[in-house]
Amino acid sequence: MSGKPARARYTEERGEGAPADDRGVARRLFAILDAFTTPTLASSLSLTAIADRAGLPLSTTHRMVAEWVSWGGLTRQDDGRYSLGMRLWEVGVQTPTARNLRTIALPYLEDLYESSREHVHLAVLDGLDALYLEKLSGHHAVRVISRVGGRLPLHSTGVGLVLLAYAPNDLIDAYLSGSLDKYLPGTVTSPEELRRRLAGIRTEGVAVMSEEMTAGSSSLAAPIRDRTGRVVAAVSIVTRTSPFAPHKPDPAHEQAVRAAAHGVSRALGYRRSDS
Amino acid sequence: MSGKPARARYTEERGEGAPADDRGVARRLFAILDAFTTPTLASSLSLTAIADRAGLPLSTTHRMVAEWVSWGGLTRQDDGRYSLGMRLWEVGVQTPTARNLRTIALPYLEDLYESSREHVHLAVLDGLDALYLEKLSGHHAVRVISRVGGRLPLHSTGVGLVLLAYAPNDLIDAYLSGSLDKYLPGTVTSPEELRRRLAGIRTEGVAVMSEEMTAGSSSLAAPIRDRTGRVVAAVSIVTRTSPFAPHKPDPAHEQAVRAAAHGVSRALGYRRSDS
DNA sequence: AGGCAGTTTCCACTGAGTGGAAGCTGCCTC
DNA sequence: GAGGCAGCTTCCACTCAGTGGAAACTGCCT
Repeated sequence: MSGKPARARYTEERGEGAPADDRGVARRLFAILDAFTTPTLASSLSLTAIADRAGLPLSTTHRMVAEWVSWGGLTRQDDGRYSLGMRLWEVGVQTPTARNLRTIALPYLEDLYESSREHVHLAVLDGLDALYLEKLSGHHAVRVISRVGGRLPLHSTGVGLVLLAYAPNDLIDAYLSGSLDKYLPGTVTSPEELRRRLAGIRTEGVAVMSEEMTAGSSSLAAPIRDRTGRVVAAVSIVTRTSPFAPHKPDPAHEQAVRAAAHGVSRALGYRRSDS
Repeated sequence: MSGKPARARYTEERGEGAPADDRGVARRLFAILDAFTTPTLASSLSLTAIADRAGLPLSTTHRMVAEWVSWGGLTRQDDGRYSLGMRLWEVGVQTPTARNLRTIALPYLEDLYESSREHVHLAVLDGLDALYLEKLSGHHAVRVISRVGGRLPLHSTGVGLVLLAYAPNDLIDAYLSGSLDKYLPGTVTSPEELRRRLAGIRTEGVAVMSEEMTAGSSSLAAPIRDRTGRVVAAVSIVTRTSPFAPHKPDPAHEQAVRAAAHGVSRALGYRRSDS
């Protein structure tokens, strides 16, 4: 469904462009897992395909895949192909950031969904991407490319722009100095204009996007803060729009998104200083 | 929050009670992950604690934890302790069974939540436990011990009993011949009575539980079938009850749970043969 | 200033992990 | 139904990656 993962890491500064060392059993085991998510998300792979993607010899792959299977991190399907296993899911969902945020935010996201009947997103900043933690959508919602566990760029999504707006300055600089893809004619890719937008978001407390990532959809996003006041996540709703009548932020929707963001922030222990 | 994970595996029949081999780098890496979920779920652990729980020498643990951290499977917090990392979450949520079922079922679960305002659960059978894939709850719902990614016994939960009712016979036999914990006075632990109950569930198509796992709560559960007609999951709602007036399955609730289960089944491609 | 618990680094030894090659299996083609 | 082929599994001698005891380091509490 989604495109390239834009796996640019902000933290991991590798020395001199070293070619991703595959030494060490651990690295190889991880390379095997990564084979399922990079370059494109694959729900099942044959042994050879895994070896290929991971860049490992077949017999080595065979042995290591067996290790994963015996733990439950991979599962062998009836047709002989492999897929990610339940054990991995089970452990993965215990990750504190995701788990805590989700648990606390979900009731508010549900309220937001009920009142708007539109896609509701919850995302955090990870590296230089927006990482989608949660997504609620009804039966009839617009097709969008976001997906739980997926990544989308910061400059072309509502949640992304909010997260970027409140990110540390060096991250903003790093992001804006990188290449900014233009997905649709409406996508803003000029660093200067983006900086102006970020400033606007900081004063307004909401981001309004229209026709910048997916044709026919717009989004409204707001920041979520924790006890310390730091922005830790963003909520948004994505609505269907006509490409002809741009810029029409429904005030009721905007109110609802703000309310949801405030609700979650309050539940996280944030006490707003203003107002 | 939750108790013992009852990590009884149905599939993995170890030879002669061999004492869980820790040989091999892979096994040790997994043991480190397991340290965070067994024996009790820990959201963060010190290096020594990990070494302890995993039963590994400190220096080995140190080295291996570093590997996890460099991949993103573990994260080092500011206080020096370690917790499960975002990468693990990111990969884990891609697990096909969880991902597909969740994506398809979520809209129906939302409907069910909206119409009932009670806890909504989605669970699958894994090994000899009910594994909770999803849980929706409002701001004011009853406290329950279920948790996304958590496991609960089959004989004392609504979803569990449904999953058991439609499980292969040898699994039913295996489960009923094991030890069945009595959590509350109302918990049914007699194999004969449970078998009668399972038969009832198969004819009725719903399970009704009351005061068998958590005091003050009851549940109503129904089976979800896939294209082939096999029961692959169960939905339930958990409602607050008084311990004094037992057995009062709200017909509206029952109808809603059935409808949700049918909706998901239909979305999975199931075409009911009867009615 | 001394003690202590937890963490990090070091390094010589060695058996666990490696991967090329040979052997299987099941499927498609002529 | 013989032959070929792609993908998977098993084997095994070599060797270097991984090991873990011990020593050094850190910061905290007497």
